[in-house]
Amino acid sequence: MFKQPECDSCGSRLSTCLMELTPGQVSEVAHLKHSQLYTRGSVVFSEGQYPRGIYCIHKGHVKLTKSGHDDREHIVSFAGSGDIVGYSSLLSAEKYHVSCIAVQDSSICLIPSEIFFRNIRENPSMALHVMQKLSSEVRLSRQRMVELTHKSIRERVAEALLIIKEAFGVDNDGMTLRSPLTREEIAAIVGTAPESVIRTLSEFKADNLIATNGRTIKLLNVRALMHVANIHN
Amino acid sequence: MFKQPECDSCGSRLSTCLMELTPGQVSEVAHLKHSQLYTRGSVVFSEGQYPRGIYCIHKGHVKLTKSGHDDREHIVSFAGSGDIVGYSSLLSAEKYHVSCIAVQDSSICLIPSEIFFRNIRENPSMALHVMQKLSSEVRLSRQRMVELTHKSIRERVAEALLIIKEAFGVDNDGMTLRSPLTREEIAAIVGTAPESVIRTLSEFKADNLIATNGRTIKLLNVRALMHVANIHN
DNA sequence: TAGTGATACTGATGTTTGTCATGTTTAGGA
DNA sequence: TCCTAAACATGACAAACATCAGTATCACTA
Repeated sequence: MFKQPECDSCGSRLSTCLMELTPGQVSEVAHLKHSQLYTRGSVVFSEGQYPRGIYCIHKGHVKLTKSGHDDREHIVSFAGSGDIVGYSSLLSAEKYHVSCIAVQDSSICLIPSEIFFRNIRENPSMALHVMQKLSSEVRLSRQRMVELTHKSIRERVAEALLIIKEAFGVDNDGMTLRSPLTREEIAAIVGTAPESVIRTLSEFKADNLIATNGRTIKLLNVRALMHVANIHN
Repeated sequence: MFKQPECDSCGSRLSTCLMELTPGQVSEVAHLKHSQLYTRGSVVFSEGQYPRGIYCIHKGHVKLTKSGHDDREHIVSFAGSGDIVGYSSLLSAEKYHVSCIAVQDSSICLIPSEIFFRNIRENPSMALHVMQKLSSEVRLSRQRMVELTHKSIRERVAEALLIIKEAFGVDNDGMTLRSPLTREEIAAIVGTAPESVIRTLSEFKADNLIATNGRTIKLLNVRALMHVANIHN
């Protein structure tokens, strides 16, 4: 049987806006939340549904996808332990404009709308925290928007690898991506056809930037990849 | 001499989060705000600067632009009377990630950070209003992100015309765009080269979707343009 | 109002990338 | 463990688009 995560001792909670809650508010959330296990591929919520709360990811990873006019999906972003998803649509009382799908087996808690709204109304620190998260969401999606429109496939594939590294992390060797993503999903990040991704990965392999073993990708030279991706920090 | 707009009788204020302010808070804003006239092309704030407040557009229109890695600019969105710009970077205490440039002669008021933060902290309704604005910003930019990556130039140019109509409105004939935008600026919306925009506009002309007269564009068949743009509401 | 620099427009051409076709490998369930 | 469907991989081709070059027209300012 699946054991519900405990909110008061939950490390994931502490990196979200829920860190601002008072102990009393935490135990209230703990009682009203609803936890569930999602296997890879299962849908947490989908585009067009009305929100019923916010989803706090306790363990695992999800992708947020949006379907283009042809029915190709585009991956808008990833979220993992310590992230909250689904709050922006809830706040503006609209249908979800993205779908949320587990890419790994994940344990995720649903916190009902009412308590979320009560908390942001009663707790200005939490409200501010939410605004900051939303702001960085805006910044990120605009950033991404410009990159997707102005960069070549090669640049974007390199960038996608770095995004995957950021989102999923690497094995102990510091190189092998801990990512369950298929080439098709990578294509959905990049906004292109799977064939183009594969072709580009082959180029990267030839240039010794990466090594692959089936679905697994190892980043051999992150610095060079950043250069290819035209990222300069 | 330029006359400062009065906040208490300002219609533009009433369509922003500042509508939630109490009369006392309004007069405080009125005293501390700083109004200024910007001519077409002048910079309200630019990418990389640190925010000093929020900008409430009293009259006129601005574009929010972001420079790609090559120094081509991309227009992220427009704002006009009754819009507030620059709050997302202020909230997350980061440098501006976009530039704001007047596309028409505009009168814009700067409301200092301190009073903005005080108001969202003391006024939960205003805080909620801000969150909702941010949420729809997120939705819009993700929408745009997917459209820009998956649609053809033709579709995107058609869509750009509809965006321009939405942002700037039309003359009394209901067709002629009230837009000062150059072909290059339209290209910066679409994310392409000016030549491609011009070519596409010529096609639209041939198809009797639009008529042009110099820089001026008249939308002859909005419904058909929506169809070309692959928009279905 | 005339002049000039910016903007609009068209054509030719090469590159990038999407698409289709086909074979190979992999992963996960019976 | 085997089997099969899915995922990976590569080649060939066509279409979309960027870029360069050159001309015409516009709009702003002196």
